[in-house]
Amino acid sequence: MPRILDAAARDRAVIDAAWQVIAREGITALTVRRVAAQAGLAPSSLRYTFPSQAVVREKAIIAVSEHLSGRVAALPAGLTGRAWARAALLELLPLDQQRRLEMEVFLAFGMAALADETLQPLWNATDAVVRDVCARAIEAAKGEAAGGEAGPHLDRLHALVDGLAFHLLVRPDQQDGWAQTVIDRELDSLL
Amino acid sequence: MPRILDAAARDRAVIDAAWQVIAREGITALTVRRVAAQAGLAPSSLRYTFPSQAVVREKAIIAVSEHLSGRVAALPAGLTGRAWARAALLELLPLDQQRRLEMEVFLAFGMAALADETLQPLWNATDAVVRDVCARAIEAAKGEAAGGEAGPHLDRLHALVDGLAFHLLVRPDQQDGWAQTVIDRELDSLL
DNA sequence: TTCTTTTCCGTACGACTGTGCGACTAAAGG
DNA sequence: CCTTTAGTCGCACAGTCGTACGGAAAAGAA
Repeated sequence: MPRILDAAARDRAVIDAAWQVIAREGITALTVRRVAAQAGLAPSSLRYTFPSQAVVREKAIIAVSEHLSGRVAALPAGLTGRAWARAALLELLPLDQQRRLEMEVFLAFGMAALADETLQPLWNATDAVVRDVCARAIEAAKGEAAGGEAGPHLDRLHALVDGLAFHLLVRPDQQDGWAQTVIDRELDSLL
Repeated sequence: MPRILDAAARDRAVIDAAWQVIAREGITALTVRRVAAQAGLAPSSLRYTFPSQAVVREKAIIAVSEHLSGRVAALPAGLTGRAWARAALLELLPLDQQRRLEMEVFLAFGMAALADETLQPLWNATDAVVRDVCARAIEAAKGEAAGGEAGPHLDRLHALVDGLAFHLLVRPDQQDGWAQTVIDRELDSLL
C-alpha cells in the first residue's frame, strides 16, 4: 500500500476549494474542473475521492452544518442563559470571513435546492441545525421558565436570523454593531 | 414595414419565460436556449430582441422591481396608516404563485449578484424598492409622529421581510397565517 | 406584380461541461 | 531485485453553452 492518502485532509481541502469557488464565482461555477484547479489537483485526481459533481455538492453542504454545529458546541462553557443565546446566534451570522463563507454557501445551496430536489434533504438538515440553535437560544434566553408555545417565537427568530445573514452578505456597507443590536433587541422582546 | 412586432408584448413574454425557467430549474438553467424554448421561440429569434444572455438577465431582474413597486402602488386608495403598512409588506412576501415567482427570482439574483458584479447595480435597485416599501410602512404604522431615527427599525424590518420571504420559499410546509402573524407583531412592536 | 424592410431561424464555431477509461507513477511487501 | 496496489492523470466522447452570420419568409409600398 503506497502513498497513503489522508482521506480526511483531502476531503477538507476539496470542500474548502468548493466553498472558495462558490464565494468567488457563484454556485453556477461549482464545476469539477474549477474545484480541482482551486484545490491544486487534476480533475481526474479529484474524481478519485469525489467520483461525481453531485458528491462535491453534497459534501460541501454537509460540511456547512458540521461547521455550524461544531462552532456552537465549542462556545465557552461558562456561557449560560442570555449570554449563551447571544453568542450562539452570532455564530449564525456572517460577521467574519469564515462565517461569511459558510453563510454564502448555505444560502446559495438553499436557493439551489429550490430547483434541485436531490439537494433538499441535505440542505434541510443544515437548515434544521440553524433552527435548532435558534430554538435553544430562545430557551436559554427565557430562562428555566420555558415550555409553552415556542412556535411563533421560533419562526420569527429563525426568519430574522436568516434575513440578517442575507443582508450582511449582500449589503456589507453597514456599520459594525448593527446586526448585534438587532439580535439584542430580539432577545429583549422575548421576555 | 411588415410583420410589426409588439416589442412590449414580446418583452413580457420572454421575461415571463425567464422567470419560469428560474423558478423551475434554478438560475443555473437561465440559458438562451431554455428561455427561448419556454417562450416558444427559436433561440435565434429570441436574440433579435434580447441580443445576449446578459440582456435577458438584466430585463428579468428589472421586471421584478417594476412588478413590486407597481403592485404596492396599486393598493386600494382607502388604505392608510397601519392597514396600508400591513398590506404593503404582505406584497413583499411570496403568499401566492405570482409573488412566489417574483421573490424566487429576486433572491436568486441576489445570490447571483454576490459573484457577478455586473448584476449588482440592477439588483441593488430592486433591493432599494423593497427597502423603500419597508421605510414607508414604518412611517405609515407610526402615524404622523414619524421622523426620528428610522435606521434600526428599518434595518430590522427589512431583514425580517427578506428572511420571511426566504423561509416561505424554502419551507412551504407552514400553516397559512404564520407570516402575517409575524408581520402584525412587528408592526405592534413599532409603537 | 416587384421591391423593400422587418422579423425569423438554421447552421456553425469554439469553449466548456460531466464522465469513462486506461496508462502511468510511486511506495511498501516479498 | 520484482510484484502489487493506492493514487494520479491524460485523453476522448457526447452534450450544452453563447454567439455570429446569412439566408428565408412575410407583409406593406410601389
